[in-house]
Amino acid sequence: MDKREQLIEIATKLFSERGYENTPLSVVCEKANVSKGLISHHFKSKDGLLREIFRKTTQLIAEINSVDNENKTPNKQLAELLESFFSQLESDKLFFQFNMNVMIQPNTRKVLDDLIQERSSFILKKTKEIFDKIDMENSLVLSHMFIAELDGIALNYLGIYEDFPLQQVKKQIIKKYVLQ
Amino acid sequence: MDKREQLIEIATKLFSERGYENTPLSVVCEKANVSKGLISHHFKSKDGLLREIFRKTTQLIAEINSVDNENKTPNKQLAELLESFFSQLESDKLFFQFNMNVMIQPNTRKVLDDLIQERSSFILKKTKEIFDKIDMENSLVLSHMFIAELDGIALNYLGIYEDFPLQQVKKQIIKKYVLQ
Amino acid sequence: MDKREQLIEIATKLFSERGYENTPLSVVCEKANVSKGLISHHFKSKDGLLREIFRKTTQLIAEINSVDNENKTPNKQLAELLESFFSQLESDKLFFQFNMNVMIQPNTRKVLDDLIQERSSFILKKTKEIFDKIDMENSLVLSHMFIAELDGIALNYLGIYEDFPLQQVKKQIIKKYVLQ
Amino acid sequence: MDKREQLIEIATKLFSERGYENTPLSVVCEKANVSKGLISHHFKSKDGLLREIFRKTTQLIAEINSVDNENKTPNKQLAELLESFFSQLESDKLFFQFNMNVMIQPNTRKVLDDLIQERSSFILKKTKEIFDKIDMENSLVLSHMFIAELDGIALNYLGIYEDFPLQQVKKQIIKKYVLQ
DNA sequence: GATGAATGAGCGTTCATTCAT
DNA sequence: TATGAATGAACGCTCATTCAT
Repeated sequence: MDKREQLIEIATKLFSERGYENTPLSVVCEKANVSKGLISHHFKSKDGLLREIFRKTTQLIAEINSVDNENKTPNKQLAELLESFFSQLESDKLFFQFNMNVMIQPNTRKVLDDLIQERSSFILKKTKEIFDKIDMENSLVLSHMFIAELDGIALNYLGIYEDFPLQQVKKQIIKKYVLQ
Repeated sequence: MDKREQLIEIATKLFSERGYENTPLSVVCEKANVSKGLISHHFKSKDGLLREIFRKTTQLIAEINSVDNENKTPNKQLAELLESFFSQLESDKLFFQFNMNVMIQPNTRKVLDDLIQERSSFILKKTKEIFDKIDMENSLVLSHMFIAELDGIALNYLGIYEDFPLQQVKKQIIKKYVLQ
Repeated sequence: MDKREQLIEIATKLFSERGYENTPLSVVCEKANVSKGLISHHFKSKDGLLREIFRKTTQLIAEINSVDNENKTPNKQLAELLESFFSQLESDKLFFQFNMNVMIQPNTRKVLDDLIQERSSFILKKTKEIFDKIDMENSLVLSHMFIAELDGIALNYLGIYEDFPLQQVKKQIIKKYVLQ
Repeated sequence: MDKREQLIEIATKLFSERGYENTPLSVVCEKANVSKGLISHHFKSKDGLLREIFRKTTQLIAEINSVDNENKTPNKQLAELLESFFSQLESDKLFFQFNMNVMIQPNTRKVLDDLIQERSSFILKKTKEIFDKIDMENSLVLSHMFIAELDGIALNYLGIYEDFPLQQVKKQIIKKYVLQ
């Protein structure tokens, strides 16, 4: 397997599990069976590796959203989006947490600034496309509120309340946005 | 002035501005005009100082919530709560960010675990007391959703979208929860 | 109880258990229920405390040896001395180890130099008084060998061989020196 | 020259001269013309460096003892052993002292525990092989006493009596064990 | 005699990065 | 591509000691 890909894969896993700042490159290299110099070689620096991982994730998000939504009703689209969000939230807890982390932590935030702008703009745009069909006038604010609500749920579920009632919240959210 | 208090004050400010992990104790001590050893003396360690700050903040939150709410309608209570939330979100951006940070970052999260439990339980309980009056049956889920929504707004406003339409979102939230 | 005495007692115990260099004064003060400043007050410094402890021990050794030996045969004296040595070696392991420690460790050795000279001269003199009666000509060398042999046994028993056959060695030593 | 070897060499010298605990790594690195990080790189920690030094010394002892003793009489073997012991005791005073030190000091003792076991077992085994030929029945106790006696002589010569009559003691010991 | 807040030098360790091979 | 020895700045922490009360 390509050592570069191997490095990204292992690093993503480790950064998710232990946090970016708490994962020395020495550990990444050890687990990936790769020498220290190779990271400099491929990614220039630790921050470069982080940027590559973040970029790849954004690409993945974009690909998922590239499915043809033209012929679907906005309700159908929201339903699918929520379904995918909640299932990922449960299956990829650590990866979710990692992404939230690097966007908040001042250090990484600075490093990723342009990429965060890019990703969040994309998400906002895609969300707004749906809400445009529902309420053209307020679609921007509605989109922001929609995104914020999901982020807040992720935040509370992942980081704060151990007994967060995810299933019931999911039901309520679907009722609110899909079955309204 | 009491050097212990001075230390807490300066540290809170610096941790908020630069993040906990990015603020060496040497800087804190320098700005507080205090020797390095004094932190060990009063707080045992850097983590000890963090815990003290977090604890104090929880106390502050508790004090604010200790006002008598018995005779107010739930709508009135929610209105006041939202007003206070949004005004603080604007005035204490950095402090908000700091609190969100330490709860997500794996390192600090571990250090503060019990204190986070304590604070979030308190917030949930107080919120639920309001929603109990509105919808006894679903009050727990509603409270969780309410808290998550506000957290999500803070997260997006503080960390993600530079042009987050805070005022319009505030208007919508008040409409939803107070003027329904 | 006199706080000064209390301090000496606790410090002796702790230094024996953990070693002088590994025992911070903060721990001594805590266990002795005494403030930090008091050590400076009574003993000037940590080294001063150590010297006081060492001095007291030497005094104790002197007192034990002050019994009247005039009318005893050298064999009787050696028998008593060996009996007392081996029984103390078993009962006061840690205290033995502590004394050996501070005499070897370069740091403490320097601090205690004069006191060590004093004590070891005394021991040599007392031992030589016995051997003078046995072999006047070689008494100095014999005394040195006798002391060295006992020290070596202590060293190996206390610090090196977990299964040092102390009882059998004791038997051999008594056979050699007393029943010859 | 290999920096790793250079580091071990300088560290051994400095630890012997000043004691392990009194020798900061900063000094070792400075004298060895090497950066601080290199110790982490090669030995993981200061304790790791100590272990490496101790291990190397044990190896050296083993090599010295690997000469063929099959055809020698036990008396001849003891003679050689004593000769080598006393000459080393005089020439490598500091190194002897260092080894004794780290075995007694509680801190280093803990760090080296397994290595001390290993070395002392080896020494005991080799000594016992000699005494087996002299007095099969008591060889274990005799070996322990022999080792203890030499250790005690080293201890008193190196650390306690400035005017220890080493030459005369040596003569007596040889008389006792070789010319008996 | 007794306290404990305050000091500050010094230590071992971590870790991203560089560079010769 | 790939290695890993080597660097060096930075950090949190320890702890004997001082001094005002």
